[in-house]
Amino acid sequence: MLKGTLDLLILRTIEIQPRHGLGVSDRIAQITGGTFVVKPGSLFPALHRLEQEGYIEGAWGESDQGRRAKVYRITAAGRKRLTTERRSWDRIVTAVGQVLDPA
Amino acid sequence: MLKGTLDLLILRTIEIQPRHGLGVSDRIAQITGGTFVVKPGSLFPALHRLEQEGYIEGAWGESDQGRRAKVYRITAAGRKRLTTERRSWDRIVTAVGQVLDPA
DNA sequence: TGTTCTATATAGATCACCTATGTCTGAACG
DNA sequence: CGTTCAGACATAGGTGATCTATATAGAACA
Repeated sequence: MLKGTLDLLILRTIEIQPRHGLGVSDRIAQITGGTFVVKPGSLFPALHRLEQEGYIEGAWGESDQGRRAKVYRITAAGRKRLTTERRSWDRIVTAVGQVLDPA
Repeated sequence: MLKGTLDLLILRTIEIQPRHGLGVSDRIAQITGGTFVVKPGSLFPALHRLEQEGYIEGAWGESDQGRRAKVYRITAAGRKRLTTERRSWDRIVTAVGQVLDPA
């Protein structure tokens, strides 16, 4: 996948609804129709980093299937970060568009 | 800048018009209003790689200021590559959009 | 009880990109 | 003429995010 977008995708996914780790990647794969597949080895380090930086919070709970799972939800700082990440993403999309199809 | 988009930007820039190395980065910086600034240390390795892979061709010529410069133009293979890169980019933008704003 | 599935976890490798620096050439200028 | 300066190209070395591969634990089930 595209480097630099993972935080954005994770933050937005758990902003919509708190989820456990693999639930986040399942949701991303599902909603993008398989375009983005975030594997555990990419997912968990990212979650740990985001938690350490205070953008998300994890607490042990249960998954949909009743299994023990760490459920993450977004923090106030995370919402703030998400806003700036979205802006940054929009800016990038615009800029690439300008190069691809100059006015 | 966003990793994975450099080839796309370079290929499209010299497809529109052949340019020498620094001319490419000048053009990208100018048209994106400074959002993307490709510095020589990123640019030249990318150009060499693209040339080695047959997507662009360089030939010694002159810059706008009459200096000795290596002018690159896109090859047939480069156009093909550009097409697939554009498709890939569109797909990514769509997928991120789906995560950010689910239907 | 041993196999499988869900779920979390981590080490190590990879690869693109960035920082910093170097080299070459020609022009301008004293 | 020598020196300096700027345009242009080049490369080494580092960084950081992501991927590959593997490991661990508990629950279910045969």
